[in-house]
Amino acid sequence: MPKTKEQKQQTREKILNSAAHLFCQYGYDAISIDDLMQDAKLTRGAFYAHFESKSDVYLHALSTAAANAIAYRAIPADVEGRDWLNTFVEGYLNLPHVREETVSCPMAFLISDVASREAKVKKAYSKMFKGFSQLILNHLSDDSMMDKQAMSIALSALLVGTVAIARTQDNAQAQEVLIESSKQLFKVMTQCQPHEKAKPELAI
Amino acid sequence: MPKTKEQKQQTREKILNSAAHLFCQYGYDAISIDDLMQDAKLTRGAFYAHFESKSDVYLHALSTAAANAIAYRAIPADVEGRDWLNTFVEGYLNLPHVREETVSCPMAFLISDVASREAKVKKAYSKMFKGFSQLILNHLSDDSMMDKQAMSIALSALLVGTVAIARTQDNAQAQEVLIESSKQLFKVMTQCQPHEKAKPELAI
DNA sequence: GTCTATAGAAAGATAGAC
DNA sequence: GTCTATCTTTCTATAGAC
Repeated sequence: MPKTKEQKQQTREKILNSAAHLFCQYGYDAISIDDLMQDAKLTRGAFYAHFESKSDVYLHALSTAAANAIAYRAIPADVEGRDWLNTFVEGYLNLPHVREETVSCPMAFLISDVASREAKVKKAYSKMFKGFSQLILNHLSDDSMMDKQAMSIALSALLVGTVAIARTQDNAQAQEVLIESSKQLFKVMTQCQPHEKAKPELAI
Repeated sequence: MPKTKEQKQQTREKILNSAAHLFCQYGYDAISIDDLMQDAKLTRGAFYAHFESKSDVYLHALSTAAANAIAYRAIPADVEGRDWLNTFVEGYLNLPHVREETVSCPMAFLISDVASREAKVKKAYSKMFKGFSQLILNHLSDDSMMDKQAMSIALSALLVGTVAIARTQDNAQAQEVLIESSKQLFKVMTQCQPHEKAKPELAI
C-alpha cells in the first residue's frame, strides 16, 4: 500500500476509534461530528474525506466497537466449555465494564440507540447479536438435557440486558443486578449440566 | 377543582400521553417539542404553559408511560403465584408489545436512551426498575430452594433485556428471541419449584 | 488531506397579540 | 392558555485556500 493511502487508513481508524468510544458512551445524537474530530485531534472539515455522513461513520463505528470488545475480551484457546463461560461472564458482567472503565460492548450500550437509525445500522446490530449468541453457543458443553440453541439466545439476552440495565443504576444497584444475574445464570447452567463441577466464586 | 384548572390538567395529560408514546417509540432526541404538540393537536407556544423544558416533559412522560403500561397489563387479583407470572410473561414477551402495537414498557424501550439524560431522569428510571423487580418478587411462590430476591432481579433483567433486544431484530429473529427467553425463563422457574405443575404452552 | 469559513436547516425557548 | 412570529444556538454538510 502506498504511503499516502496507508496514512489515510490510519487517520480513518483514529476517527473510528474515537467514534466507537464516544457513540457507545453517549449515543448517536449526543455526539456531533465536531466532537468526533476533536477527539481524534482533527477539525470538522477533514471528516468528509473519510466518511459520507454521520450516519456512515456510526455504522462503521459499530463494527469497530465490536472488534475492540472482542479483542479485549479474548480468552486463551485452551480455555474451553464451562471454564470459558465462567471467564467470559466474569469479564462481561462487572462494574468496570458497565462504567466504561474498560472497552464497552456496543450491543449493551447502544441497545435502544439503534432503534431510530437506518435499516443498515439495525442489520449490523442484528448481525452482532447473532455473532454474540453463536459465540456463547460454541462454548456450551454438550448435554442432552439442554436445548443449546435456545439456551445461547436466552443467555445472550440476559447478559446484554443485564449490562444495559446496570448502566441505568447507581453503583450499588448496578453491582446488585450484576451479581444476582450472574448467580442465576450459573445456577441455570449448573442445573442443566449437573455433571460439571460447581461454579467458582466470581470476582465481581 | 375550578373548571379552568381542570381543563389545564386535561391538556397537560394529553401532552403527556403523546410524550409517553412518542418518546418511547423514537427516543428523546428524535422527538421535538413541535412533534409532541402536533400529536396533541396544539402548537409550540402552548407547551411552556405546562412544562418548563423538554427535559421536564420527558421526566414526567416516563411516569405516564409506566402508569399506562401497568394499567394495560393489570392482572385480576385472584390470579396468583405461578399463574400470575405465566400471564405476565405472556403479555410482556410478545411481538405486538415489541412492535408497539400495544402499550410499551418504557424501561425496555428507553433502556439506553436515559444514559444521556440528567440525574433526575436516571433516578426515575431506577425507581421504575425497582418497582418492576418488586412486582415480580411479590408473585414468586415461596420455595426454600430459591433466593427470591436474586431471582426477581435476574428475571427482571431477562424480561426487560429480551424485549429491548427483540426490538433491534426483524420479526422472525425477534420472535425467536422472545420464545427462547420465555422457554428458559419457565425452565428455571420449574426447576426451582419442582412441585408446581408444568408450564402451559405460551401463545406467542 | 486538512484547514477555516460559511451556507442552510432544525430545534429549544421566548415575546406579545388575542 | 393558545396562538404566530422570532431569537438564538447547534449541527450537518459544503466551498475554497493551502
